[in-house]
Amino acid sequence: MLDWKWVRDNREIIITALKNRNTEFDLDELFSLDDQRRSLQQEADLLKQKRNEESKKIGFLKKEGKDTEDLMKNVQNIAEQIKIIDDKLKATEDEWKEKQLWIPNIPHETVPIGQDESCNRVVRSWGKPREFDFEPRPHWDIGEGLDILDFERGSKIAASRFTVLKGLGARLERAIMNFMLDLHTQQHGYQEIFPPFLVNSKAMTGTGQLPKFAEELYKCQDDLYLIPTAEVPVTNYHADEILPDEILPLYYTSYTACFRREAGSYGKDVRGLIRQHQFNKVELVKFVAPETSYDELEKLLANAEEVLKALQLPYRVVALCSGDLGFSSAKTYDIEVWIPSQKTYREISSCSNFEDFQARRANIRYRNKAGKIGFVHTLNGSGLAIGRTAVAILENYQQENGTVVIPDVLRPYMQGLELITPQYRVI
RNA sequence: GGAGAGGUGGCUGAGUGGACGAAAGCGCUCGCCUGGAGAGCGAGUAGGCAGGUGUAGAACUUGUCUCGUGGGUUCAAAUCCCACCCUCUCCGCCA
Repeated sequence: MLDWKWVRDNREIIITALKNRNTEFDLDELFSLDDQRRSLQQEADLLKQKRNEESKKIGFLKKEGKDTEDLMKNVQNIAEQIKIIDDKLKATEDEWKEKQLWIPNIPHETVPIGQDESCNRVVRSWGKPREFDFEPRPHWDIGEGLDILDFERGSKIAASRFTVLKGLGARLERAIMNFMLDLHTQQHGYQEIFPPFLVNSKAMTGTGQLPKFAEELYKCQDDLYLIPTAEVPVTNYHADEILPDEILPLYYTSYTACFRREAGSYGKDVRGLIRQHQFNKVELVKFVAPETSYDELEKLLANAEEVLKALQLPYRVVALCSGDLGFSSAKTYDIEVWIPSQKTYREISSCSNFEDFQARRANIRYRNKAGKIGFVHTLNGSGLAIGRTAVAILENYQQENGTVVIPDVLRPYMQGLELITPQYRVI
């Protein structure tokens, strides 16, 4: 959500921003709702003032034992008028607020302008893709060969885009998770959070998944939704709070499973682990003072990159252009890891500064040293997507005979094991 | 799921229809005192929305709303009624 008073004074900036984002939006309707709302409130406030004054008079007169019949009738009259205006005001206000939830964030001035991902800008690359002296196989072949990934049974017990990890596959997933959490908590100063995997609609609205992206979410009963990312519970952790200045910046890291319907991506990445309805992710979330948020974004990005460096996986960092930017984000860097079988870089992390967009929706504020209250800036980024990290490891560390070398930093998490080989086969 | 108790400001906690955005204490801020950010003394200390003044988004000011949330009763609701949410205790169920 944007600062409405600012929106009122900066129409042109919003219109340009919406265009750069390829978003259609009827702002005029919002402005007229706002006008209505303000004049109704003024009307209502005036009547309420009158009612309150007269009502007090009745109190005094009654104590003196005087007749208040006429006055009471009069106030009753005013109260009826108030009710009518208040109802109108509430309806107008509700509509005005609801409509605002559909306006995306304004891209930061450093975001490249462009229609789609072709305009994204490569910021830097790290590591050299390995030269294979054989044709690198896709991870699903490797995984099935080692009997550590079972796609067929995943579909059988759930649906397509669900996978069973087995034996060393499950162990690898757990190793990656623990390695990442240890790195972020012990080296990068993040506090670990293990949140609920179901959240209510208020939380989903707070971070911007609702109302616009309802069809992307799995909805359960009782107003609960499966989280698509830890960003939702962890950012909303401080919803409706005023944080004291001295505890900022707050750094949280959180492992969660993530659940996404992936509606509208029917043809994409149908094979393998790249696009699943359920996947694991270690997330980084920050709450910071506004003036520091772009520095904090760079640091957060560096923290995520550190994981890939430690794993010795080649990657590049891409600054998303305005047309490719997520709804709530003011600026996003994607980290893309090299996938040998596809001979391309694929997204493995997305690091964003939301500025005060989410903070406004979720009402997350802070009090500075002078005692003044303002909205914090929120940031988050994957640190990293675990499934996709496993994909990158399987493919980049594969050997011609189908085994996979375990990256050095993961070996302590796999009881010293150096190589993934077929262990045993039940069937 | 059943029974009971409860939800008040940064915190503790008083308040059962009218002068209550709300006692008292703690905490915090400022001032006095002091060698001293210790003790003592004094003052201040919620947020949202709308309007006005303006060194125009600093400050000041007026009104209004907010005592878990939403309705209702009443001239008037923290206070009475209804529904829901949450917390605690006991029972049931479960891991």
